[in-house]
Amino acid sequence: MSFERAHNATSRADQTTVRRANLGVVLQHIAGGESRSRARVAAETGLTRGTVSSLVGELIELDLLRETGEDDRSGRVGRPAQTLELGGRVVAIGLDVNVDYLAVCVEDLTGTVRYERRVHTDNRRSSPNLVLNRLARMAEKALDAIEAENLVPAGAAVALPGLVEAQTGTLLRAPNLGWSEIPVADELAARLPGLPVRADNEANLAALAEHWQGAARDLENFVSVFGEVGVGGGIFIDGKLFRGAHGYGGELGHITVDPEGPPCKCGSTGCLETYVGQEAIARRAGIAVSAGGRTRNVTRELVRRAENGDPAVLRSLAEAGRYLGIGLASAVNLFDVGVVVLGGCFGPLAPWLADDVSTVLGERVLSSAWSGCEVRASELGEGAPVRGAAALTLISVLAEPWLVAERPGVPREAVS
Amino acid sequence: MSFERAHNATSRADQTTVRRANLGVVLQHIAGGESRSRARVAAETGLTRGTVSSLVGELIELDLLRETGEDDRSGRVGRPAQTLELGGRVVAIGLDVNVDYLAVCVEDLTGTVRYERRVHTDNRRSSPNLVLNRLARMAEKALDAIEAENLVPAGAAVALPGLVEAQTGTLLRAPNLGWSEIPVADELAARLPGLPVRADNEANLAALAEHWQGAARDLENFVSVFGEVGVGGGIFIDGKLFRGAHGYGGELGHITVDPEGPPCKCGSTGCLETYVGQEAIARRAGIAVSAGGRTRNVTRELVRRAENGDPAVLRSLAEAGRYLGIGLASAVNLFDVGVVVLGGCFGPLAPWLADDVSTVLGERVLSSAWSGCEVRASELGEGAPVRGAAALTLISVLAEPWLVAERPGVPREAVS
DNA sequence: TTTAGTTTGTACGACGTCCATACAAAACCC
DNA sequence: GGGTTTTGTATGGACGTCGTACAAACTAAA
Repeated sequence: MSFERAHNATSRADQTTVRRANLGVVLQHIAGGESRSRARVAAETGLTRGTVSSLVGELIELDLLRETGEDDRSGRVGRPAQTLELGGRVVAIGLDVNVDYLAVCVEDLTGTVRYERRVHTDNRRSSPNLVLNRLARMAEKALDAIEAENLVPAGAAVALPGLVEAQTGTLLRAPNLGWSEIPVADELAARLPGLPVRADNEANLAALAEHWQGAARDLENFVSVFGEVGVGGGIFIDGKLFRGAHGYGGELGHITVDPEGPPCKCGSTGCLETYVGQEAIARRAGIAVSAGGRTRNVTRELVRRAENGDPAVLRSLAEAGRYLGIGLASAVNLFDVGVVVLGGCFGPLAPWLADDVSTVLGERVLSSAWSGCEVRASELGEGAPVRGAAALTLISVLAEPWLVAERPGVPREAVS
Repeated sequence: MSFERAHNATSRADQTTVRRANLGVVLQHIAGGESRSRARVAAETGLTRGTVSSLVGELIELDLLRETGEDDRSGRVGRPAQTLELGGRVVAIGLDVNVDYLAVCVEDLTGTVRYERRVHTDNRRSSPNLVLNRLARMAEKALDAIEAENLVPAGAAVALPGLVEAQTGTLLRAPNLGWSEIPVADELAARLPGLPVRADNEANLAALAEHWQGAARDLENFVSVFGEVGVGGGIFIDGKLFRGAHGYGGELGHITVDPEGPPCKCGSTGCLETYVGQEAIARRAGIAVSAGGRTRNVTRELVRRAENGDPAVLRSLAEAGRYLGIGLASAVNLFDVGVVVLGGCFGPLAPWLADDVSTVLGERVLSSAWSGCEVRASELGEGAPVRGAAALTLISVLAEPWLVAERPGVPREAVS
């Protein structure tokens, strides 16, 4: 007998493996709870107080933790603890290329936004090269701000509206942008020397953001649907983003909801996107989606009319809700999650969508008899992708703290 | 700021963690390739020859490896290697409860079947208790055979045609069997003292079997669809079975392929199962699905008529192929895999399904432009679930070899 | 004020595991 | 038979955690 491959290729372990794992465990325990002491961390992780001391010492040297000294105890007996908090110096840069804007933000380990800019431009009209130049200049300004505040950038990530091969950071295809086969991560890395740059799908990063600081903070498992011009999906399983085999999984927008339906840009027919995309909702409601050749962001208009009870808009939203429910039901059945988060333009529209979505899910989700399926509105809305892009780096710092040590803090000037 | 939960709860590492990980690495390296020597394993894993020697020694003591002494080298210079092979004594028991039969098999670490029985019974007519009693008796006979050959049972697993909560081994709902809320794993464990018993969905285990010894041996990522009375799905990502949040994910049978379609037993409408289930195909072809109140297994009949060119059957199969393609396309997009395996009754019917499935996938899969999407027929067919049930235990032994040490070899008589 | 009790953080030796090195064993080649 | 090559084992060192002991800092009670 012989197999072509090992069934579960794990790689060899070492004492350093142990150290690294435990650095992550300690850091995440402090990130996950309120500010804690070495002794509490030891008690909860099962490590010895001595070991935790040693690990915390290393994390403090890496600027990932700090000792505040403050002690907010009230009448507890015993020696007071040295309160530990996440270090505020290590930050990450989030970038976002959307159809009609560019965005950048800087966030620290605690999830606090330290810098934020958004520029409206029609990126369909510019070449990828020009757009990436502009985005790189925005990132450089963010880096200047970081430097001025004496912060340390751990990395950057960029959210893209299309299929992204996560391993290489290559944008394979972005129909709404008209781009294809652009190695965005590499291109940006070349423009931002010394800074590791990753790229991922905007819907994936939006889901990450909702888990990190948004509506899904308390969830280890959920599906998030992100509506803009297109419809994307982000899937969280066991506290991790599910990316599929090559890194472009979770494409909710192209689930078939009706095989006889209208053609979709992707080449197929009856895709979810053709029923519940921003433009589809607007068109059904009789709202023009473009003015003077430029596409408008119609969400605000839809919300306004829905609030005023415009019957055409309400009908269109109800229909969108039902189709969303049909598409999401398939995803919920396949991924076996209990919560759906409505993000992007579906966030503000959630008051008119959630009930219909919920009803359809109740009918079509297999496990709904046991657990039901909750529908939530996004908390971060349009801003989710940039925030998620920053979070991508921050989360990997929390999980693999030693990486910040291996990347020696290269001063930007020394490189460029 | 504060999070409700850690973002990635990993647990503390230890020297024993290292040892355990490396035991697994060495064992899987030997399982994954042709028979190897300590030196080769060392060179490939990066461990030292000394360390590998120590690990191999421990694995030999656990009966997981053995030194054959035979040396099939041909004219290579240097001291000949001591050839290592997987130990043949450790075996696992696979069980299968289907609608119309019970099955048991015994398999060793090399994937060789050492014992196999199948009994045809209509399990819809018996109470769960009776069926489990019968199955337990079959398992006991298998254990007798194991004992007679001086083998060591590492555990058992049972394949079930319904929603199974994998963690607890509880069958939540099996519409085609008429069972619900049966703690099958616990029930069987009570009847088979001293033997750890797990339970899982038959389609999941079929996928596992195809990866372990079947059509997907060379794949780390694929979707497998398993057709019987119902239609189930098994999803493999990164060399592991994907079970979803609670353990009952991957339910391909209840993807919506047409929201206006016929009602399904699950309470929804237009589910894939209602179009491509064995009975649906037969009914469309004008073949009676039940005779004298008993359901027939109509696959053989379908194959026979298809081979003879029966136009009604061919039409029905073509339609099934198209619907299968529609449902699978959604799964392939969501999970981002490149291969689909047709299992269960779809295996023998594959010659008349594969082309249609393939065509529809080409139209509807987003990434098909880059990578295409391959369609394969199952190699194990109906026998896949039992084989997968055995493989479930065997694979966990390969991944976590130390577990066999912690379960002291309790002689069955001493317990019962 | 003193004393006991409690909790925190550090120090030190023991243990387990891997690595580097050296060495013996068993083949081939000349 | 001697040199070369490869395999497997033995030994000391490095690293990281654990267990224990101990000092520090605080509360509670005498």
